[in-house]
Amino acid sequence: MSSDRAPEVGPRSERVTISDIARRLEISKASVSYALNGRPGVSSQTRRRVLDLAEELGFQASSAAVALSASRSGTIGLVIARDPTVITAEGYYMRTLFGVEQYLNEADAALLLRLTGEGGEDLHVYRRWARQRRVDGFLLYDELDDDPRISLLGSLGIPGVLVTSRQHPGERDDIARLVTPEIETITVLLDHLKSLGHNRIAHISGPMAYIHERVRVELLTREGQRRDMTILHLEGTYEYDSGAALTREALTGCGRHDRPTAVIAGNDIMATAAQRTAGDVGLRVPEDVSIVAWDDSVLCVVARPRITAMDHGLMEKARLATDLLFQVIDGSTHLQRWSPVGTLLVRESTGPAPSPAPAARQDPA
Amino acid sequence: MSSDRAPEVGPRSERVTISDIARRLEISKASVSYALNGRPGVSSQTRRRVLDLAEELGFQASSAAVALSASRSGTIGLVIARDPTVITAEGYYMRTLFGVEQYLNEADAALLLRLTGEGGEDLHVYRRWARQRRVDGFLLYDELDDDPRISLLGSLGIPGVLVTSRQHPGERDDIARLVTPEIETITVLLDHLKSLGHNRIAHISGPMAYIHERVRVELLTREGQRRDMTILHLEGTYEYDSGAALTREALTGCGRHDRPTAVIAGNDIMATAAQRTAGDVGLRVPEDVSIVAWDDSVLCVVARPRITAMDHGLMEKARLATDLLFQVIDGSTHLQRWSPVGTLLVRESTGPAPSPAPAARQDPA
DNA sequence: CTGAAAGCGCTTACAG
DNA sequence: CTGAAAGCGCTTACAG
Repeated sequence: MSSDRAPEVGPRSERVTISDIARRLEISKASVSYALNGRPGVSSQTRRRVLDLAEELGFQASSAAVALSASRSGTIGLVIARDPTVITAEGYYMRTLFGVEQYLNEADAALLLRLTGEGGEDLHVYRRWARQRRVDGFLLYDELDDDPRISLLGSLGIPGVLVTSRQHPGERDDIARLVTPEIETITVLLDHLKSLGHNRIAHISGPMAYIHERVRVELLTREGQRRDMTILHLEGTYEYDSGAALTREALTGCGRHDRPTAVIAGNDIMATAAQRTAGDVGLRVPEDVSIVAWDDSVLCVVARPRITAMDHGLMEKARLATDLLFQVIDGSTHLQRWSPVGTLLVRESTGPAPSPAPAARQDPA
Repeated sequence: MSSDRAPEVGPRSERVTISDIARRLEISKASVSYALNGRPGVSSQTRRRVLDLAEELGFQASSAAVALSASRSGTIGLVIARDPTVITAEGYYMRTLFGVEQYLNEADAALLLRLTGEGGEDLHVYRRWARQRRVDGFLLYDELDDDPRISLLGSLGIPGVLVTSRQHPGERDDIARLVTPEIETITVLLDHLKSLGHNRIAHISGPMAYIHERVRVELLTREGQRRDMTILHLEGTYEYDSGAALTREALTGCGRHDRPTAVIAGNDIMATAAQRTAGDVGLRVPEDVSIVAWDDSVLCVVARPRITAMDHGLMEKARLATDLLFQVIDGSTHLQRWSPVGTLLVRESTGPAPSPAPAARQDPA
């Protein structure tokens, strides 16, 4: 696959069309089209000659002509409506982009990307691109509570895949879904902390406008109770300052014996903030308080101590979402798949819970 | 600009074309086209009626039809050929993407993005997209030594803008250029370090395959000499481990009095590695050694001490590059612009150089 | 298996 | 100022 092997054409090569190929081979444009697209209707000999000449001339079909006549653009859309400062820091989306791209690289399809603010401008982009037929479908990340995009895509008549944490579709939802198994993550997290003796956990999350945060809070509450753990939830913004403020509140707001012994942070940035803040209020990590990040990133790796975090296989997840979208574009309906289960990367920021009041029982050594 | 203001159409709206508008207004398609595109050839009355009806129907021209007949796609291409692990960690490209997008949002244009590996697969993408007429032009980042993309775009006959650190175009280069004023950065960096008394500097860079790294080494050498500073250059890969290894080499490889008193790191990740490694070899930052990062990012902000870094205005730079590209697409030729000058964000990782050997002269206090 | 023809939805000279 | 017509480069029934 060395690039040198690709046939070079002379300087300022003129555009090659199927008419050129048809003319040189003295066959019809239709035959060329059939041959090129692997359709029946041409002898294998003709097909061979067409393909060879196309290769030789470096022919590539005009994407506009294909899009216009076949009404498919070979392009999918991704609109990210998030604050630049968070998005550029997180690395979450960059890994998602790589996953999408891995798939597209193979399919000779392309990604139309738009980064917008959080004020709802994104809806205009969905509308415009759909009406312009610029994309064949959309990937929908960051589902919101009562997300307007789902019905919008429906009314625009364009396919989509919703990456969601809701296990069950809404009543009127008519969209393919890739479901994140949050319960698996929560099970792993809580079991890990429980096994270390933690029973009071602070959960500093992102905005509850996001469905995934709601699901997490709900499941953490339920699973915490089941394990006799108390979960203190504090809502934040994914930003460093927010993580710092909430951590301070969690670690200093209660009496000493009520203090959480572990903090689960909604993303890598808040986890970093939590760890720093713990130090700032005079607590050692992990001796006095353990820290876990919901999403792994380089931030967790360069921190000292390194921060225990979940690896959610974001690239694989994005590949799956893209694959699903192309299936929907090709006519499949009512698809629902599960994202891969994440892996907990245990690092130094989590350790045994500090000994409680003197009277507490302890396992031997 | 609330999204609610946008005209809603019924469920499963059918596609609206200029033929529909022409029919309902009992005029020709040509008139509709002229009116829509702000071209002369229609009375202002007719124009008004067309625009109103288009608005009412939520008309958006088919991008494929426009692309096919006007031979412009309204899309620009960006192909990033970098290792995923570096790219997802850096945040450099995410900010660049935001800058590009800010411009595109206004121009109703779009970005076709492709992330590929570093093995030269990217050249196939340029070729394919150009021949498919999928994009109107390319943004070329990360110029390589003897970069094959420049002549490739030339032979494909498609516009491009080269974001480069070379002040002067190559002899045969025929491409618009956005030039990064590396000399300004180097002046600011060296002046800052010199004023703190640093005279021996280690420069741990990214791969010399990149033009910008070559230019930096060259200018650092020249400007260092001019200031009586010794610059020790070590070539790395932008990765954490590389930064750590080089820093160790720089700080422990020489005798104690020859040791560099400051490290300039080629990116935020290597800077973080440098800071950690300094600690690992028993040196304090900034008391024993100062650290500077070539690119700012959240990593520099969350580090302790916070890392002094350059803010290069990446978003503004990307906006400029995109603007330039559209000028070239519109016919301008031989354009060359300068990127904005960066700002040094002085934080805690840089401080006065440690006192040299006892006999050394010192300024009073 | 192969070809002639219509059509996708626009833009753009070219006549009136 | 306005309309009829050709053309962009494909795909896709529809006849042979």
